[in-house]
Amino acid sequence: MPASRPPAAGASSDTGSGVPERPSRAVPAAHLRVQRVRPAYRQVADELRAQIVGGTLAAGERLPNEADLSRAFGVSRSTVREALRVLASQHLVETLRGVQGGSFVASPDPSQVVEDVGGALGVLVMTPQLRLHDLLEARLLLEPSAARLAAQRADAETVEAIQTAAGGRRDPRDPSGFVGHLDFHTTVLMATGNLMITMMGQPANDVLRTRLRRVGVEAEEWDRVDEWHRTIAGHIAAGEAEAAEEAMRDHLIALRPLYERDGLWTEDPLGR
Amino acid sequence: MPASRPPAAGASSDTGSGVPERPSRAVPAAHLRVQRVRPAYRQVADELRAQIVGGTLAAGERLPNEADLSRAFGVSRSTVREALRVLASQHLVETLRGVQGGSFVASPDPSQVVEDVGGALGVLVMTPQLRLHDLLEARLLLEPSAARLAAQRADAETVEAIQTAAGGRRDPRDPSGFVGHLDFHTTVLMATGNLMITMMGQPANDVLRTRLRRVGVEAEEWDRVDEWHRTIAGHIAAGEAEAAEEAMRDHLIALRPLYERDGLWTEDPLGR
DNA sequence: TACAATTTGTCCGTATGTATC
DNA sequence: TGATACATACGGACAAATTGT
Repeated sequence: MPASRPPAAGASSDTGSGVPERPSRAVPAAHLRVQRVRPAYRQVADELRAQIVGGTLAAGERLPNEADLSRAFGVSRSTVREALRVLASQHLVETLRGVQGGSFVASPDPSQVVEDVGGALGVLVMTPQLRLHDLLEARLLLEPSAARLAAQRADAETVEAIQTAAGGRRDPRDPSGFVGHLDFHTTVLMATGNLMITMMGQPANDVLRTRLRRVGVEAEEWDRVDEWHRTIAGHIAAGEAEAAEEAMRDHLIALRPLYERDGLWTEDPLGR
Repeated sequence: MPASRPPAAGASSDTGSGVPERPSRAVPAAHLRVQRVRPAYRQVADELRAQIVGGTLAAGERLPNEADLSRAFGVSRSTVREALRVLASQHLVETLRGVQGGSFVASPDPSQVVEDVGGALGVLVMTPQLRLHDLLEARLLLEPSAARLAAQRADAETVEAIQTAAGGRRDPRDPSGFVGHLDFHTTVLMATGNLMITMMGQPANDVLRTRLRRVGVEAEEWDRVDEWHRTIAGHIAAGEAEAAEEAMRDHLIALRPLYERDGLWTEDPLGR
């Protein structure tokens, strides 16, 4: 909280995080520099965030309006607004206009987490830090196990959803064919009944999906993919856990050449 | 024109505490309502984001200053600032003050992703949507495989890091003992050499770590934990992939009762 | 050590848009 | 059809932070 504004208090120290040697080079090194003081909008945002995650402000609860907040924190309304923008983009609050509007503590939404992670991955995967190969390998770790769990747990309704996602063969020129294809993997993830597994596996799928769009896939290849999907769905429906796991693993391995065309990866995948 | 700042509207009684707590006027379905128009700051943010992820603006590049941006977009500077706050909280830009300051396209940082996901999970895990059990089960899917990969790939340096993380027995009353304990799992994840796997596994570990702090663990129990860690580390060092995987799985299963004390979970875990 | 330059940070006052009643 | 209560947006002014001279 910016208890007193005017005294600059230039000796804010803090730092603390080590940074042993100071190069004293004149080169600013752009993004390596650190902010020495925390702007008021960040302090306000942090304070509000603490109240939200700490439970002082319950989900769905309405925050005071911006004018009241600005008085309560002793900052201007513009500053409060910038803080609210920070929290809103982290999906901690939602703000609506009009009477009865205002800022509300948002109920946490897993799909937004997935979306955010997917966006972040999309940026990361364009850097050498995260290789496409890493995404595929991670998928190879997660999804066969997910298929196993799905086979063990899926109820009738879920099984039907899986078979629908696997069976509906569509025209490959129809964009919905794409969506339908990867929806199968999503459906399997969800069939585990474990939200955490879904959230871990979905972002990689999303990134790969947008990737596949740029590759160009023949109708005949889609047929083979769909065949795999039907096989896996059959095992899940029959409750054959071990077979479902194996089929999913084989499927993902067989799928590799499709992504390899992307050219953006050279690494040798795991030889399991 | 006040040459000096007037004392912040002293007329408000409203002591901070953040929550004047409106009488909660039967707000209908709060977060179900939709925003019909997209505010200008969101449009500006979206436009800038598209340029960043689309590569028009390269990482490390400096954006025009706020005044120029406001002219370019035909909006006020306050609006530009709110847009920048959105992007900054998504770690797409960084803003620094002073001459040579400005807003820069941030280089994507995996640890930020992990941090964000961990934060989101922390909120989710307090709701019935995400059960603690789900986190543990997801870990059970990922980490044994990670141990296998680590055993297959870890070089001498990595092996040493793992053994350090496993070996250093510390006083349980020392907070660093906690950190050191879960750092072992982190180290194993990183030893896969697969950033995606690390990013998937780490957030759950972070959440569980903060969880464990509230449980209270006896020294004797820590001893057993460390014993497991040393066993796993030994297998990884010896390149015994299968054994490492099995040991990690057994370890995680054995660890379950520790978390069960938290009381916050009743679900029956998978019986694999 | 002091000062200038540049850029973000913060403020205020006012006007407009939007949804509800 | 208003009246109301919010968020949204603007413009201009000044403060503060950082770097260079």
